[in-house]
Amino acid sequence: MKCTKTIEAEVSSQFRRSHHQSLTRFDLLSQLYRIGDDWVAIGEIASKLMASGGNITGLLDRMVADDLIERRANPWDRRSFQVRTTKKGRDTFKEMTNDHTQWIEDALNEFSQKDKEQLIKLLVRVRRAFETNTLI
Amino acid sequence: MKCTKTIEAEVSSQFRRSHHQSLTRFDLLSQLYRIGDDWVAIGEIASKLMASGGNITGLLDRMVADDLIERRANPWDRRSFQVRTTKKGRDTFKEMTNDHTQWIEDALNEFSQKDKEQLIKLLVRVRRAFETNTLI
DNA sequence: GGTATTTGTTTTATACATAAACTATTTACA
DNA sequence: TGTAAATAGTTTATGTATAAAACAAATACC
Repeated sequence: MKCTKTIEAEVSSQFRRSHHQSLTRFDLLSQLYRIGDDWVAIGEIASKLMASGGNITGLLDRMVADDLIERRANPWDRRSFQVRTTKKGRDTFKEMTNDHTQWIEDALNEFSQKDKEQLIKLLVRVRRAFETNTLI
Repeated sequence: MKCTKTIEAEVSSQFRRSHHQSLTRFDLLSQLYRIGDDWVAIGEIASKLMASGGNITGLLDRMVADDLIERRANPWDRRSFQVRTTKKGRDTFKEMTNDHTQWIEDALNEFSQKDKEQLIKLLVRVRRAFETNTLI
């Protein structure tokens, strides 16, 4: 927890200073970027972000206002809405990713490839342990 | 990040369900408990929690209202205030700790002692890497 | 074909996070 | 000693998180 808190504070304040964006927004842009040019349902985004529904509405509203994403009604289901990135959103995401990658590489440059792999392996196992634990 | 997010979601919802308390409150109670019966300055708490000042005021107010902590003016410095746990705060913390310890042990029971030590070692190194990185 | 349930999203109420501006003291020091 | 700087907390504005209730549209089912 302490470790993540430190990293998160650092990365998050870097994002705020350099791009006026939050970590959450970065995550969201990242999900949309991965998907490509298609429209994505809001519910799908919510579940991918592990975010509770109530949160998403406001987040998307603000990001639409900042012209990072666009939003439309789902043509086939009148309950549903969809979003996708705008050009500005994609550009912002690319810049953020470049910086982000660089920070992480710089911070972890003293770690050997073997250490990094070991760490990831352990963290994946920990995550699984807590995920399956939830299902009991 | 994914790993911590999963753990945090799990632990945090357990705390909410079982004790009507947040992770932040648990952290705060934990700091106060460690210190003992002494009054602690609010600024000291803030830095220990890695929380920004603006946040603390409200958090403490709510916890005072819930009778988990008490608050007084610092007798020697009229700018300053101090807090310490109430009996209810200490009891709540103890209950939370018992549950918490149990959850973590249950979740990690498949990890060998060696794995756990390895993981902690790596995480401490990662944290240091990001901490010193900040100072540059 | 009309009612009941489910689904997708928003609203509401509340908690927690940050940065920045502000107030009130204390301390440093010329 | 008087003024500037530093320190301790609070307030304000805004963003992000939750749970729970509300709502509309779609689907299931008799």
